[in-house]
Amino acid sequence: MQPSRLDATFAALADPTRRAILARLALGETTVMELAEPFEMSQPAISKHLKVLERAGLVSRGRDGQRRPCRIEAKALGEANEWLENYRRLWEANFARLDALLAELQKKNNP
Amino acid sequence: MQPSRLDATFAALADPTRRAILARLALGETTVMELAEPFEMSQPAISKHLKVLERAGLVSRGRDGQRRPCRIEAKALGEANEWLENYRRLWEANFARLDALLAELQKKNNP
DNA sequence: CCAGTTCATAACCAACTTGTTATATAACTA
DNA sequence: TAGTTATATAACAAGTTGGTTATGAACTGG
Repeated sequence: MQPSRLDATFAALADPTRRAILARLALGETTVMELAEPFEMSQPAISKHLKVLERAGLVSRGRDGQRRPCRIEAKALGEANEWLENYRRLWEANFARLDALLAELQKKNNP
Repeated sequence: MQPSRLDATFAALADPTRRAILARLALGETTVMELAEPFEMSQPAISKHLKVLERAGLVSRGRDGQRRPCRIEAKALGEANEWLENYRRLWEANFARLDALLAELQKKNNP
């Protein structure tokens, strides 16, 4: 994954409206109007958020007559998730090493 | 986790310099100067990035004389990770349902 | 005490974000 | 064909971001 794609993905996830949109889309494909309904926000604002999500690869859109149905694209999310997972593992390894070090010190000080 | 905290965490992760800082910190605690060294960027710029990471709860800082050593704070990362994991699970469930639906349709069409 | 080191802060700037309203485009409906 | 619905685009304002340079504050070592 290019750094720029991770940039876009995390930036897209940083907005609560966009996370709410993803939450709605997790329940299934839907239209822009239906997505916009629960938000106290104009339709163009939602269209913009969708564009951000699309550029980040988090959603894709089809064509159904005059509708542009949106659906979640799992791949980008998976990649962000992977990045976080890697670091979580690294830190856990660090903590494990720290634990080992502390145990070692304790043994030396209280033989 | 309050939404604002997730906002700050994902926003902090959206910058490649900050992700690189986290990568360095994953190897162990270090000072601001040492962190700034590999970047073609002024020291104040790094201090600003650190402030963003700190506000997001991703790093914390100690005091060692005139140094302000930085270390990773695993909790916020874990929370972001959890958020992503939840959605991954939701989507996988969706895909499973979709798979079941497709199998069902296939059975009907080719009895 | 002085000089150097580490780090933070302030003031500034250009670029980007997030919302708005108004308008355009495209497809359906009668 | 005319009107309505779904969505996109443009132009704009206000706020935020990410960098800069200059400076200040806190500590250290001779």
